[in-house]
Amino acid sequence: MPSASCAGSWWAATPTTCSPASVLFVSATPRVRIAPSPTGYFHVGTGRTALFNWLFARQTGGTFILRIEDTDTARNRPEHTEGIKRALLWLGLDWDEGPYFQSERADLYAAAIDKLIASGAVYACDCTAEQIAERAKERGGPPGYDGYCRDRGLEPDVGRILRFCVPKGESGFHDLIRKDVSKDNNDVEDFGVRKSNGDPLFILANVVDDADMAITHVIRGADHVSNTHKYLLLWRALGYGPEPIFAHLPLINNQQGKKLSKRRDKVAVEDYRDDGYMAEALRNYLALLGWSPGDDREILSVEEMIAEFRLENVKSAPAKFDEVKLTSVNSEYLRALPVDELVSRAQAWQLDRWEPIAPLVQERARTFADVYSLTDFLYRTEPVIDQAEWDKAVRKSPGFAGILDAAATRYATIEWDAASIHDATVAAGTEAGVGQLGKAQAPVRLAVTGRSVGPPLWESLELLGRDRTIARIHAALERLQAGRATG
RNA sequence: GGCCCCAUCGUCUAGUGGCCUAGGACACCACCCUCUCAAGGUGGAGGCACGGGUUCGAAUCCCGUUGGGGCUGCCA
Repeated sequence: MPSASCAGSWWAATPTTCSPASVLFVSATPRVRIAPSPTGYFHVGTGRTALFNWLFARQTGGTFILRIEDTDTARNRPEHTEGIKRALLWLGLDWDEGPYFQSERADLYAAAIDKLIASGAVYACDCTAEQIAERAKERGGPPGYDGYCRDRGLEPDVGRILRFCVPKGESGFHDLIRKDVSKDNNDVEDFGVRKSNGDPLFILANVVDDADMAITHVIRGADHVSNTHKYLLLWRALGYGPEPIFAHLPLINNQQGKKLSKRRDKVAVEDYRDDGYMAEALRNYLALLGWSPGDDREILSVEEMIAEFRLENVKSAPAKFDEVKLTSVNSEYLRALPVDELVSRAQAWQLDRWEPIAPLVQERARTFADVYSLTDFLYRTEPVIDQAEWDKAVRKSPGFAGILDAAATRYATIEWDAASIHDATVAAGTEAGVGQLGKAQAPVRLAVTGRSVGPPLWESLELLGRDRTIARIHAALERLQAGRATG
């Protein structure tokens, strides 16, 4: 690890451990921020971090700031910012300031870097990644930068990365959630603050912005805890006053306990939206990942969350994202919707003519996508019949053909309403020697809707219409004939 | 490998030394209700990772072990 000294000695008069006084510093009006980078999708973990920041701001009368961390010009895509805003708004999280763009604040970072250069807190380095790795290999130690250029006195020109000269000491800090996090500076390598192309690196821009925006509470994912040591080192070197209070949220993992990754997991907020989940439900589910109101409530209104949320009550252990549980929360929200609102909100799933049975569907759907699959028999010209399901039903129902035949005949002459359809089906079952209504309706349901489960049949058939119902029964009868002929 | 962190049913969690023979929710199983499926109701199975301490008393405090995760980029 670095043992040489740097040119400057900025840290000599600077406390190198987190003083208790700074922890006690509390601004009258908290200022928090969500600082996503424009990656092209909005991670659910970022969504939860945004939610917790927002809850905290709304509860304390503080300010919630949106800042786009797009210092990596090579990857930055303006259109990605729109996705971030859309996802945030969809979740009901409105910001009070911003969006600010780091790409538009280059002067600020340049000034901070000049200050660091002047005080000797940083130095230029021209080592390549290969050289750094080679030296690490030679000395047999851990990978990472070794402070090789500390005393080479290289000019801080463009073309050379600028590294922070990490002083001796400790850079532990107090965290609202994780309590005391310790770290010896010997274990912090001389990290870069400015790329060789002149662009600031994330950690520099992050610190400068938090200071400039007077952020009082840094609430972010636990994957940033090790950045916090560097953050504090930079903060002090830059001479910024009272340090912000930190709260590192436990990570959200996948079912295997690994970090949620775009490659193998469903991580984008917009994916859940597109799959028919309600924003309120996802927000509620996310709120309960790592936090709990302290009692048995699982469904909380946003007002309750704002009133009762406490950073101090957030757990420090990571949680696994469970879509099954999310689905359950979603179904509760979906069922609680006024029917007309359900109808209008499910519209995006290309539903049509289903309003009359909406209340019956609502009780069975868990997502908007479910609403579609439960009513698709109405929109399709022919029901989609699963062959395996069909074979199984035919095998298990001896009176299959008889019931369909009798039902078609009776349906042709009755009044076309749910009650009459019920009576006719009972009669058809009796005629075919099947006394139980549950068994009698099964062949009809499969023939007409293509499924063995679904909303109540009588109302469904009434809505489908007499002609289409009978036509489908006839088609099923033919299918049965064909099956006998070949099978 | 190094550093940091974490650890209650399968999962999310309540629990902050006695109220715990550990509570709730999801999922699962059984039964009831019932035109299928849901919804609802009733019941069931299922957990304090392990080992040492401290204490009259430990899921709760301490240490170790094991397991898991994060970081270790001229990404953020």
